[in-house]
Amino acid sequence: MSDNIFENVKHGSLSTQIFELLRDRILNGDYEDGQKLNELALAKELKISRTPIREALKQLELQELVESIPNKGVYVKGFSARDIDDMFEMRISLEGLAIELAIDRMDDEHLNKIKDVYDLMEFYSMKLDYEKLRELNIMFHEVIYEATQSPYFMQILKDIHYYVSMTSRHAIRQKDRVETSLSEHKVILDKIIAADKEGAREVIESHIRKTQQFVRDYFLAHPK
Amino acid sequence: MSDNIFENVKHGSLSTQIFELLRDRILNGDYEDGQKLNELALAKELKISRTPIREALKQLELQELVESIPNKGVYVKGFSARDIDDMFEMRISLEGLAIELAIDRMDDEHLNKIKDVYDLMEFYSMKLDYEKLRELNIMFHEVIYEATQSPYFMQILKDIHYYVSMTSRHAIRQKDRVETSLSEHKVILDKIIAADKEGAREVIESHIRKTQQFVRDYFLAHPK
DNA sequence: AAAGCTATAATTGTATACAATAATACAATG
DNA sequence: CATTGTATTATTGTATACAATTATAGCTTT
Repeated sequence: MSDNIFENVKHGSLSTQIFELLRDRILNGDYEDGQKLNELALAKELKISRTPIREALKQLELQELVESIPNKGVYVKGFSARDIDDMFEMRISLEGLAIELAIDRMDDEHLNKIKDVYDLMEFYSMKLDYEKLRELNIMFHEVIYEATQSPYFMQILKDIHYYVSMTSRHAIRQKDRVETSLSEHKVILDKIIAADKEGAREVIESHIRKTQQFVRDYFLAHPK
Repeated sequence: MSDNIFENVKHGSLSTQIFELLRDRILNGDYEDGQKLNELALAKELKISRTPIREALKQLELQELVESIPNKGVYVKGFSARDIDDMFEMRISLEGLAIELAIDRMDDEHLNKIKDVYDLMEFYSMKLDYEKLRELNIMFHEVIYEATQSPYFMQILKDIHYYVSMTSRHAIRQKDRVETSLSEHKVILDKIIAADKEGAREVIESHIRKTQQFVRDYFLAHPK
């Protein structure tokens, strides 16, 4: 079976791969806040030329992950706990809207996909496989984004969700959160299946708020 | 006086200029939907090399303005009226949140800036200078975005606002809309000055909804 | 004449070379 | 000793060269 749900490995061009690599490094906190990213050093480290590096850096700049000072260089922009909290607020606003649009516009393919993802969530929740669950959580919400069929909406929500997912990954690794999160996704799925827009908005907003609170508590207990 | 409010001409690197040029061309409808953007052709037209072109195209790809097919080329992605309408919905969701954050976090500099912008709006409304008003409208809302002091929030709202502003610019060019728009901005400004968060959210959402309706009507009357 | 193969051209992807700007080190001057 | 100016080096910005992939045209075959 080659169309495994996790098999998302179609590497694009080099610059795209580099973009994703550097993005994940930044979100992971591998670089210091304000650290300069030297093009030649990166090129040598990754054993490629500067061209794809530069293209990737240009993209990171647009995502606000680095700051570029002309003729000087690009510098990584760090995250504050408030930045992450703000992103949760954006998600609450946007996903409530997204799920209503999604219910209006989704087709059977989307519906089957989100059901499959949920089934896997049940499985990996039992196994407490946090990394798989993080990936599945991203997939679950991305199906909703894609069902809106609005390219900008999709892209923006994907980015925001990916950011918060990566930056708060350690906050979520608790058994009881896994269980409540699973049941929350079940409720969301049921509302989608019932095509209950108002209900879906309510439960997805509440779900994100709970996650937000969890992350808040974590950052309060683990100040940097 | 060199710090003119419109004097925003600090051209960045070539690739940044090219990015902005191509973005505006696409938003303006200068290219056909699906048209291929040939790197060499663009380089020759703009009398530069392919390198800055490619860097700009990579950025456009991230903004969903073009689609890149590996080893084949990049193709412009057109807009539908629904896409634009969806962007208005996103603005309504996000700006309501943004203005509340902005009121909490804004300083005197932001406040003075938005007052100055409003004063100019009054002036150019009398003169019915649509292009200046479009620029001032962008500035007015961008002050709010900047006052949130949340980098992602700022960037996302700037992009969305710029998109809708550019793609619906012809829909707004009517004398009575200029007058009502001005008074709506006055109300928003007053709520900001009064630090009335709930009130501000209400009036800014209503303001965007009115603009949205105006654009809807226009696209209904002028189907492509 | 239609379908398929092959050679050629065109285009994208990557690497390197050159140009312009900024950072550094060090000497000269007060 | 501090400061300023200058030469050198390092780094970014842009252009060009080369490699890999895709599109095109013409020929062959049936």
